[in-house]
Amino acid sequence: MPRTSKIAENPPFAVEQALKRLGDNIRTARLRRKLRLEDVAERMGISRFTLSDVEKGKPTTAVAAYLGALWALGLLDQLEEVADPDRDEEGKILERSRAPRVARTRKALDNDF
Amino acid sequence: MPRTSKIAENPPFAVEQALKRLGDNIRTARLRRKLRLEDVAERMGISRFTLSDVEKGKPTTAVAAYLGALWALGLLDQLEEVADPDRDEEGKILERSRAPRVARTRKALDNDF
DNA sequence: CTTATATGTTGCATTAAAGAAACATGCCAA
DNA sequence: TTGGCATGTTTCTTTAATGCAACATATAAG
Repeated sequence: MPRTSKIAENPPFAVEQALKRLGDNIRTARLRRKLRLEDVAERMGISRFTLSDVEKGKPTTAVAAYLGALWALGLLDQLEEVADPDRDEEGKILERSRAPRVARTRKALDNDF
Repeated sequence: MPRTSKIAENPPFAVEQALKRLGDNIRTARLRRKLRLEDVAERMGISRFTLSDVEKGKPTTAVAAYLGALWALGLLDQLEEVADPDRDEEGKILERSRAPRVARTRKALDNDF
């Protein structure tokens, strides 16, 4: 992503760590399955170089490459709970403490399909 | 990411859905906290436009923008378990079923620091 | 040792991601 | 209705992410 954003160029430690762990986990999962970079990359429709970037936790790589790797390894469902509103206790409390409504409500909160 | 990869241009259904849900969850968390796009974007060091892309689940946006949004909202720790090798039952089984080692083992599996 | 294979590295061309400014739209409240 | 504010949209410029080829390195096996 040209005009590299600050967060991608120099991410907070926590983000950098999370990315490295995620990439390393993806690598571990791939090796356990005895797959080459090229095997997984081909399934995803990307090059082995970009998949290697994913496994290194490169911050500027497209999010679809990361999720695609999880998908190709059968690990995508583990992402379902991340930022799940039902588990966002702090958010729920904040929402209740304010009176009725919050900010812009959007048409129907985009429940696509 | 120019030379747009297939997975970012036309992601598998599951990936597209996961991205939309993740973006929507981030949006919900932000609204619950009564924060504007600009507020969160400023904390992250990106523009409100890119954060808006995140909330839309844009596949080509840098992964750091997504994780940064989770970080800025205090939701990053929920990512720890994703692709955690300890929870990768299929991978563990595969690893045990093959005899000793798998593919290239890397110097020390990159346990940096 | 040698060979085979997987991955890392370098350099280049392509092209779209990110930022910004200006304007449009939509929502809420008084 | 009106005004104010958050967000969406358009257009443009900048510049780095992606893919690829060629070569280097590392690991495992014979």
